[in-house]
Amino acid sequence: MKRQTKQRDLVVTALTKARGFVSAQALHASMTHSGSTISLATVYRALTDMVGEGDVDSLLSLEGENLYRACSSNGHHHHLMCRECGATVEIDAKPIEEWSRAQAAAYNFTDVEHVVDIFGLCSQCA
Amino acid sequence: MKRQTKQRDLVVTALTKARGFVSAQALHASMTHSGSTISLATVYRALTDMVGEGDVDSLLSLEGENLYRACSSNGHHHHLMCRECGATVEIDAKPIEEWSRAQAAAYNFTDVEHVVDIFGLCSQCA
DNA sequence: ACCTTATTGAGAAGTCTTTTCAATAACGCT
DNA sequence: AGCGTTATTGAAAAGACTTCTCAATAAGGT
Repeated sequence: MKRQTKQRDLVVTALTKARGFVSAQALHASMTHSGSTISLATVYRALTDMVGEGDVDSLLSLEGENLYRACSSNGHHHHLMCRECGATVEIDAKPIEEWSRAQAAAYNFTDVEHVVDIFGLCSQCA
Repeated sequence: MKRQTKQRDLVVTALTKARGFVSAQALHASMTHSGSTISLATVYRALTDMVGEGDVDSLLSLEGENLYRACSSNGHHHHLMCRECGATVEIDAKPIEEWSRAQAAAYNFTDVEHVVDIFGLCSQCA
């Protein structure tokens, strides 16, 4: 069965404290900086599990790195993220969902999922 | 100045022969299989250059791997791709462009770029 | 043909992520 | 509380993708 450990709690705490999306490495670094001795592998494992359980949201940066964030809204949604500071706005996009479905149907694609994210500079970083 | 080499030509040929998006590694493997002795590094270099010149289109797979394809349509567009065989349909999506711009503007984000791709199973692979 | 220099090949190196495995600690039960 | 089971951890190794280094090669202009 699944167990609640100190390490996982720390990851949750650290992730909650982060403003926006952060990489596993960055999260580990900040935790280490705060005195924790958690291992990088454990951070990865915790994040992966949490994503699977829907408690954490993840996306691929433009460089192909996985970024994580504590979910604020449940369910499917998209992101508008500052590529400088990681600040993120969650946006839900009904038109996109419908458009995606329609496109897939038009070409007889099934079992579809989509990636829709916007990256830019927020007003503070611009 | 830029030089036209046999290796780059081979990459173009191989990429054109591929049905849809392929990874640099897969492309190199197929070229090797066909008797070429081109190095992996050169394949990466050629692909990177071609993307920069707009002759080749690239996208990040859901696993964070870069995939490449010879461009058929110029300019900005999106993809509907079969995650099994790589077959790809290029779709242009004016509504998405406008939506993206509008969202960015609404939150005072500038210098925006977006990632919009749909992955699924094509009719043949379903 | 020759010279200059962009390009190549091979391997090393870099990053991100996952896996291995022995040691540890969480949870259920008594 | 104490105990046994077994999920979880830490540390290092391994794996995957991509870039870099550098000497050798070859493209293109003269």
